[in-house]
Amino acid sequence: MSEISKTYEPQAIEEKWYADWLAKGCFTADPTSSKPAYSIVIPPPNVTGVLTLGHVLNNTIQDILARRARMLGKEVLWLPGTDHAGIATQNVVEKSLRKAGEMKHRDDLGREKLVEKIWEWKDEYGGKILKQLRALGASCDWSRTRFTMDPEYSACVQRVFVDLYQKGMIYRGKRMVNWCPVALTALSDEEVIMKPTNGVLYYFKVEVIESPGTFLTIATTRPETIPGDTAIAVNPNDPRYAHLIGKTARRPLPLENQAAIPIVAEESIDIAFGTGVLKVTPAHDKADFEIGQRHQLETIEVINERGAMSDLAGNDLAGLERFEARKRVVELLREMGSLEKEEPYQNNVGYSERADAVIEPRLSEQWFLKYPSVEQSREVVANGGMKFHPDRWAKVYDHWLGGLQDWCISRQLWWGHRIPVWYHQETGEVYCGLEAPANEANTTDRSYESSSSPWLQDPDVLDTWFSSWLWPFATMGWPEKTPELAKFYPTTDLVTGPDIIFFWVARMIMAGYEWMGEMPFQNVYFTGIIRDKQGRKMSKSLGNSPDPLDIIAQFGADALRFGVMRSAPLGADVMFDEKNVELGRNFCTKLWNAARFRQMYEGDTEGEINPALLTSDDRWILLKLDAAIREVSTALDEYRFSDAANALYRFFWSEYCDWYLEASKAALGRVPLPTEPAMSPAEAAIAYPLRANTLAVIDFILAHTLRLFHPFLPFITEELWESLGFRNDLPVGQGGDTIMFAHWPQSFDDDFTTHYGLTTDAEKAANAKYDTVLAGRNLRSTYNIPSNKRVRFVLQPSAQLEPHDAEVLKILLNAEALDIESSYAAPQGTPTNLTPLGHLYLPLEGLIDVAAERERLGKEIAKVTDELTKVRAKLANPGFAEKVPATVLEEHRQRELTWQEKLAQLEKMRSALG
RNA sequence: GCGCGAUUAGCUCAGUGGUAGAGCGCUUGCUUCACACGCAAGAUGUCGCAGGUUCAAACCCUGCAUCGCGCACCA
Repeated sequence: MSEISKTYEPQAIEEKWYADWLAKGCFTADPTSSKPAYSIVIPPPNVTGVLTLGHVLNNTIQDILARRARMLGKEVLWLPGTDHAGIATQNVVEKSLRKAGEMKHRDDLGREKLVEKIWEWKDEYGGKILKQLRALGASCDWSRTRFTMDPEYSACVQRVFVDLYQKGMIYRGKRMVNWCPVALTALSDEEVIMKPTNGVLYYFKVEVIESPGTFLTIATTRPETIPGDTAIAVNPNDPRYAHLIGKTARRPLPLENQAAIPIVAEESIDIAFGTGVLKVTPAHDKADFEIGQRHQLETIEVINERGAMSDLAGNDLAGLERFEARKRVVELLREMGSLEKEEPYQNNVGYSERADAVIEPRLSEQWFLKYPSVEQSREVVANGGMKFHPDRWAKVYDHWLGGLQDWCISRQLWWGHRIPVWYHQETGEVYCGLEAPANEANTTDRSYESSSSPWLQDPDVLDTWFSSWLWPFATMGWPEKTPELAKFYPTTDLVTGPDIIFFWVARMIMAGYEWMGEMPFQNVYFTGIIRDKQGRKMSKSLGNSPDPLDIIAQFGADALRFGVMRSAPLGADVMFDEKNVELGRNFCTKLWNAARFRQMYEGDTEGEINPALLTSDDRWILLKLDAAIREVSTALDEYRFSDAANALYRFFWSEYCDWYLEASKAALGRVPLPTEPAMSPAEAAIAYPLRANTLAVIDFILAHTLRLFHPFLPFITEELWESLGFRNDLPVGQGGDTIMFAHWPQSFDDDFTTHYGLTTDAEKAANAKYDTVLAGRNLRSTYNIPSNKRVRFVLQPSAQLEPHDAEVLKILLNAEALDIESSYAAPQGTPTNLTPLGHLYLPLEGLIDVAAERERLGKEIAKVTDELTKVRAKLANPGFAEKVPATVLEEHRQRELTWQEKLAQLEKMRSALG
């Protein structure tokens, strides 16, 4: 035991204990342990990332799960790491290099040099976020930190690629892909964000060559692609145009090659949209590309990779940026008299996730993957073999898996896993393998084109997610059969945001089945999004995302954790308000002071609880503790973290501090002031016979409460655990003297309940007492008795009252005296309240305010009358008595009686006022 | 267009058929020997709207409205 300082100062405590836990190896997982396994892999943050409130939410949840699992006797692995995050990282480093004047464009450095620079950057600044997580208290096994470009991890990625290639699931082809003209790379469908965008629908006409004078009007949002049109499509069921199918029309722009383009039939054309006539640009639209395939249309690429018009667009447009070209085309159409009208139009336009540039559908040579193990992956979630929390995400997942398109996995970037494919410069042979072809010069991950070899490696890298999807097992030493995989795979829980359900979660499930033959995790918990208190998303540009480290510095990590968890219901968005953190801080202070209160009586007891000396207050709080243990355990089992936090908050603050500790002062007696002579333990035992037993109850409650709180508040609970001397009181795990391995509290068994007489009668007795206190306090405030003024109360008891209970009432009422007088004759007009223990009077000398008392009683009577009317109306309802269950009927009848009695009493009291 | 979620006190949210709740905020009183980051008392609601089921609806059903989020090749 050590003395608890007067004020709670989180910073020093937090640093001290985190270092202590690390020194003792508390976070290190032992794959050879005989304990049951609990494992969780962190969703690897971008290596460039810094801690945000989103991470705080996500990682606090993981830490709570991990810490509770340790207390439940599990061998816990929480595996941390970072993701190389291809585009994001390359962008960040390129930007900093440009800022530093080291290059203007990446071509200035060249591939090898730039990648080297990125590695340098990574080694120096990367993974900052992992250090920040320590400030939060995250109990990750740092000895197993992984990075998705570790050599072993990279080898896994290569292996998987080769495997899929050999299985025929990976192919290369020239397809329509989502092209980002800023990042200059292809993207997967998931990396495209559709945003409603205000545009214009342009109507222009073309003449049918075979029927001069007949015009077709076409509506389009993208007139700049007209030079790339190779057909016009109409619905064959459209009577307006069916007769024109097979004829030809001429593009309305001056082009060198102004060939006539055919009018083709397409069932997919919406007759009702626009004019029902579609211009077909197979090179620059996904749907048009498919139409082009069906009709063997030519593809003319009129927009280049940077989003500018190519030479094929004709002299008027070549070289213009695409949106400039759009304006120019509209001008040209207008000049030619082809433009019929323009109308404002809102449509969905795809933007690239990273660069926020308008995506250009573009034909290009890319690598594609047919997703593996799809059916199994779909099945396991559909039949509940893997659980999603909240489960509504299961539908979203299922829907996505039902409509899969092949995954474009190649990226035209330099930072990432190089595609393990080589092309022979002379023979055109394609080689895919783990090792470079025999006569290729030494190739390692960090060296690139070899000028002397006839083999050239594919220049592209793989989509970041093509490495992330292996995270649950590639981090544990796959493909070796490691002890880690044997012990900790499949992992127990995954905690992540629903925004990456397709990017990451679904793909990990597939990879798990494909290479491990098993699901990668048993449960997935989807967090919500952190928003500001106005409900807006946190964003840099809005400046509404506070730095969690600032918050920790101000309030402490425990306060932040508790504040966030208390307001994060299962899967719902979290409105972040610093008020919540303040509440967390206030709660920590409360906990701190409750422990200090215990220490005032230091040295008074080391004993067991003696059932013979228990008061109704003791029994009441033990019952409340039992209820809290059940509630918290169940809530955590069901991933209802905010419910668990709220239950604990309510128990400790309202039930333990506000009621029990206050009541316990009757049993504890007062501690001599520093100026008074100190009492010896023997003297104290005689003066306050219940003190030792009450302290034993307090210790019991605190020892349980600290453990229940530990997953939420790891630092303060560890500090108080030590200060209060609980460290050796309970069995500890192999982690040494720490609350981290103290066993998780169990709800009481029947023997315990019987031994200590924890009955509902005991609870009722305490409740009757507390209701009496409420009635007395109500009288005090009605008559404006300041709370520091000690007054005399008189109780006309309706039953025998224990002297100790009378003492408790006196203390809780801050009364000078509580006289128990069965035959008390109250002077007329004495304020009184009906309580479960009898009539409670507040005798006031010369202060009787009859009007005030009459008003109070009048209000009370109105309320009771209202309730009585309601319950009578129900009972009078025909059919109520017949149809309602017996217990409900009885309850209503009882209620009617109670209200009736109460009303009679109140009316008597009012008439007694005179 | 389809799907999902939300709608309860000024704010954030609990409450899945039987007497409407919490925290914050607000009002009032209080530095009473754990805590003013505190204690005590108090006020505050046509439970989004309209129907239906039921003895009984915040809760179940139907429709509508508003907000949010996904998905979708409407040019």
